[in-house]
Amino acid sequence: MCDMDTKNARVSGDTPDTYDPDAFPHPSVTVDVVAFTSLEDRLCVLLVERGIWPFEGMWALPGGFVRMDEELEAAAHRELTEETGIAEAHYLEQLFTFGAIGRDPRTRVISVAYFALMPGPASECRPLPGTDAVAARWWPLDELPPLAFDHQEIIDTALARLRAKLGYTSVAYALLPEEFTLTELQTVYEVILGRTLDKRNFRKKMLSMGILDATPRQKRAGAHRPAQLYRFTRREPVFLD
Amino acid sequence: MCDMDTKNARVSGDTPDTYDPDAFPHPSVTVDVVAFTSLEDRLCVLLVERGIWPFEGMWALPGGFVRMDEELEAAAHRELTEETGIAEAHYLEQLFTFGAIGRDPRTRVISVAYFALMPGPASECRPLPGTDAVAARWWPLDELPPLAFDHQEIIDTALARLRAKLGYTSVAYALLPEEFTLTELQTVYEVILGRTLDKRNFRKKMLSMGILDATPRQKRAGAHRPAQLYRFTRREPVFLD
DNA sequence: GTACTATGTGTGATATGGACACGAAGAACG
DNA sequence: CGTTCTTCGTGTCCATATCACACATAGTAC
Repeated sequence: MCDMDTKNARVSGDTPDTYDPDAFPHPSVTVDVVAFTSLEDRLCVLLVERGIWPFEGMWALPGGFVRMDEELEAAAHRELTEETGIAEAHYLEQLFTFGAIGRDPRTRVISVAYFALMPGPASECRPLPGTDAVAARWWPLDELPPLAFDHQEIIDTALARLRAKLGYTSVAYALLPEEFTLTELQTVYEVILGRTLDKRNFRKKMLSMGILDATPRQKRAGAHRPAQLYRFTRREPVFLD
Repeated sequence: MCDMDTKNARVSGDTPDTYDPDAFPHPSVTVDVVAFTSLEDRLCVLLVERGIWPFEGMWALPGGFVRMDEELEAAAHRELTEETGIAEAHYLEQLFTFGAIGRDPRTRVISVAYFALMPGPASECRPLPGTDAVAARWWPLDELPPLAFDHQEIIDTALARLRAKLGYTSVAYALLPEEFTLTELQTVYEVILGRTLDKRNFRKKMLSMGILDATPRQKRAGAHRPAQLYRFTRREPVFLD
């Protein structure tokens, strides 16, 4: 069976015989968004400071209620925009659903977590505090403040997923501006994986995958030898190999 | 912020200023379970036949309401047992959350899908119809009936995940009895991947991973040359490489 | 023109993955 | 007891991918 009971409840115990969405208590559904970007060669997460109970004064992921008439992904986009003023998430993917019983002190809340990626310099730390968020900013991943709810666990899960996807997809495009140098691309990989990579091997591998196009121009200034600019052939995730 | 609004709703529009879980309509939350097993060298899914509207008479995944005081995973286990009489899911993992607006004709339903694995011969097709399911049985994956709701999509997603995980984890243990031959193990892989594998390469690779232990005994009867029995060193998923 | 710094390039050693064929062990049968 | 049948169990070679590793080049700054 599925989804909901109607005439005959087969879910034992506390469910009714007739379907009536308000006849018994429901868990509530929210979305939370883990937005990553790379700023100054550090992987950063977007957090908002809570202005209200519970966890008032603590930092948390942007997120909130899913409306009755709204797709999950649309809710994630909306909360991101409303709470942080950030419009363009270049990549958004469902991460995991967190529903542990005690995770919210108010009531049973089941949260569908998403993770988002955006280009570093482009999506500068320019948060617009929302109605119940007193602040919003990007935090380097290695110096996060204590977080509300189970949001540290959600971020850990998101980071693991990002690291994994970096290996078998081209999601890195979403963390870079349209044109970039191979060194910049490599830095994104190093920042996310947390280790250095060999330049020659990295370039060889990237170029052999055939997902990058060289642009005619060269890199602007730099005070040193100019670098070739590249762009991703497709600005959407591609599975590699 | 996160999860729910309290004093000051920052979710615009249709949400209230004060937190009251029943003051406005909620999406409902269910779990659906995609249970796989291997029967007679075919990959099978456990389905139940619906006895009630909507989709009366159609087959669907086992599933139902998440209770207020119940963990998501517990709900998945419970629905599986209640609707199909199957007690032992050797492996259960969250798959994805399906929440498209029109997926359930009754109301907005957000379903957290799980996928489960169990050993073939052990978990024989022995369903116990539940209260609103008129039947339950294992269906070979390549001859599924038309399915209720978006359950075909859920099964497709589950199959993709299973195929992927077979490649980088040891989940196959959950589809086999405690002791098995390498040929049986290979057959599980072939059935799931939908293609044949080379015997020598398969054995070489499996044995080199160090996750299998040979048992002292040999295979029972068989009317041919007896095969060595193996067991997984750990009956839990292990990441390979 | 000299110093500085980031760019850009190739080879060899090693590990991995895939193709491929045949002798051995036991049961069934005459 | 020997012949037949069927499944078990094994090793080599080749192609490809991975990793470690060093130096000349093109600009800017002074």
